Amino acid sequence: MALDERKLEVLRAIVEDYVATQEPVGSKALVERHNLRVSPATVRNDMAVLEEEGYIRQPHTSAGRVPTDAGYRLFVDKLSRVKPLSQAERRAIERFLIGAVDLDDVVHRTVRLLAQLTRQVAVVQYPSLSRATVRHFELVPISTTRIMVVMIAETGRVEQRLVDLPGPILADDVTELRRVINEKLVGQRLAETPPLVLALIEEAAPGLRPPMTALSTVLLETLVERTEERIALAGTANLARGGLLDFQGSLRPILEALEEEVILLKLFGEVEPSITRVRIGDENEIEDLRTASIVATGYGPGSMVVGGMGVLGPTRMDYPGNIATVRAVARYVGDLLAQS
Amino acid sequence: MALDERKLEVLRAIVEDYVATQEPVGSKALVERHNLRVSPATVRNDMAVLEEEGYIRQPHTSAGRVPTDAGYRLFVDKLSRVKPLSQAERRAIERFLIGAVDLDDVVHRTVRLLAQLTRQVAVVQYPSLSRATVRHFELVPISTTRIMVVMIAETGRVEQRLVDLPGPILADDVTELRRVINEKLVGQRLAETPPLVLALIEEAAPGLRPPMTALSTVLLETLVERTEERIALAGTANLARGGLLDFQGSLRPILEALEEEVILLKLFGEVEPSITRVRIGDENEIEDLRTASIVATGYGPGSMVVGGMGVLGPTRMDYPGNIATVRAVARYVGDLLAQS
DNA sequence: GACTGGCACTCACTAGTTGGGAGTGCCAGT
DNA sequence: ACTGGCACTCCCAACTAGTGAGTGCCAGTC
Repeated sequence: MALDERKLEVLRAIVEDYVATQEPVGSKALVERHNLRVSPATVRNDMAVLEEEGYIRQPHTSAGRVPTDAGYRLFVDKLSRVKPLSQAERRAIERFLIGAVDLDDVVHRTVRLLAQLTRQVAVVQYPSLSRATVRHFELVPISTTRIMVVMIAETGRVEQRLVDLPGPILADDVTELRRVINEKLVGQRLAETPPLVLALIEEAAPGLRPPMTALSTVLLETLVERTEERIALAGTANLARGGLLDFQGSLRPILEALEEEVILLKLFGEVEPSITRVRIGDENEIEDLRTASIVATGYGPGSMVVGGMGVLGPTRMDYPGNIATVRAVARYVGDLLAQS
Repeated sequence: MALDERKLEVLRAIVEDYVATQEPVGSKALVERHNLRVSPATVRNDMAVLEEEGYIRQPHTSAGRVPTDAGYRLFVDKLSRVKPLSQAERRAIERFLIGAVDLDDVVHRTVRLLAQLTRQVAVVQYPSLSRATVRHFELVPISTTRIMVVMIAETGRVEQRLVDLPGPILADDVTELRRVINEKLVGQRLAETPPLVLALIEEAAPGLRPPMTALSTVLLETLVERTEERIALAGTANLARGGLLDFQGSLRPILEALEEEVILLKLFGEVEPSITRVRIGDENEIEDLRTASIVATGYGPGSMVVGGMGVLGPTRMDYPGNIATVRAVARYVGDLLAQS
């Protein structure tokens, strides 16, 4: 059955009121607060239909209605317009991010900013290495048989690793190794380097094969294969706001899921830039997050995606507001990365 | 009034039972579970005294007794012996830490390990820069007017920063700057470097003064003055275990405090190695943590302290066990740092 | 046919009541 | 100094209305 204009309007009103008050909303209150030009009885008929279609439900026989996950979904897809941010909010974002001194600081500030603006739990993925390109490799001799390898990514991220060499090495040879490595790898996307790294061994002068082998082994292990990606989290205290009504009473599973970085990374597995993905309640693949909703998007310089960010909260959340905020923050951070 | 042997024994029994059951403990149950060789009536008399002295209290008139913060304090100081860890636990610690690839990984693993072993919230401070000594500085030319400064600390921690130079610079000059900086700063504790960094400018050849000035400004700002220190956190889900009885019902303030890194850093402000500090409930200076207890200690290679670690949980926690675990983990991590 | 007013009905929530029981404090006795 | 006994306190769980918000349905109106 197609839902006519007014029924949709009723659904929107229910979602908005329920999000605001956290209480089941009844027909009378609805008519009063939104100026629907019909009587409560009419609204009740509409509600009956909406319930039949699975968009709302009654917690118990004589209570008001509450949106279902499907109801929120319809609301997000069809009934809500993204709220443009206020001037004040835009300025707050700029001011908050402007002072960042390095990449870690950007991420750190971003996640706190998101948590503060949305009053939800915020999650930001550190710019991922595998999607980044290499700006420079530096080899720093620590002793005659030890070198520290430092990789600087285009995003500003720095990774370093100690390498034990099979035998002592001369300063000039280190210079040569540095030259070869940089020549072959700079400008490449990290995800595409493994064959190049292997080729490095062939590339090296015969006398340099042993140290180069040690080096490339470490490079492969730690810089390429290691998909380890970090996550920053903030605003977990916001979970405890909704008086335990949200998340059906127990924060435990949510907090547990948030500590599993693997789970969080999975959420960002398929993020795309300028597309904001919303996962509502049951739509989440992760069991423990079935009582929560997630608004996530990708970010990065220009149209590139180097990571994801988003917020997590009760299904009863301000979707239009949160979507707008996440989107805006992601764009600002993207611009920031593009500059550096 | 001095408390005789048996009264102390009663207090210990109350603490142990309450920690185990989370329920007020009565005289009868006490006599049954611990083989005190007296009648419940006698125990009641002892309890009355303990209550008068402020070590235990009654939630309401006809309920059992619960330890007060002072009671826990006495228990920790006088009545409990640190439980030695089991072989299995020791092995678990070793196995868990052995695979760490770098400093970040060590901290990360440590905090998860602590959370898992104690089933509390674990907090680990990243080895602090200001107490660390400098191993090496590396200057990496990014363009003719930009240099990346990389500092490697003795603990393995790496910090990097981009520096914009007032004008273009030659490769040889970079080499010279690198030489001077390393000559003056390597081996110094970071906290003691500010005067040395300033002296660097005098030290440089006249032609190199401008770039050296830019460099030393950045060095001062970011590596020395910046006391920013990072914190790793794990096991927040454990807060939600005690069925909301702990923390008088609201996790909110605790979660908020845990997100304030400043607060956590303060906890570690005065840590000492091989001294395990226990803060019980009201003893905490931070308002929001008055319903929690903290077991913390310093760690570092040998007798040096480079950071703190500890666990936080309800005042009703297993002090002997947690103290033992924190201590053991701190020692293992210290040894690990000493090796590298 | 769409909407409305009216009405009986449902059922969570609150407040008040009650009985049971765990635990205490006190006292007299050993 | 310790114990058994006993009266007392008071939380808690179970039960009982009473209340009211909200519903579903129906007959009537435009």
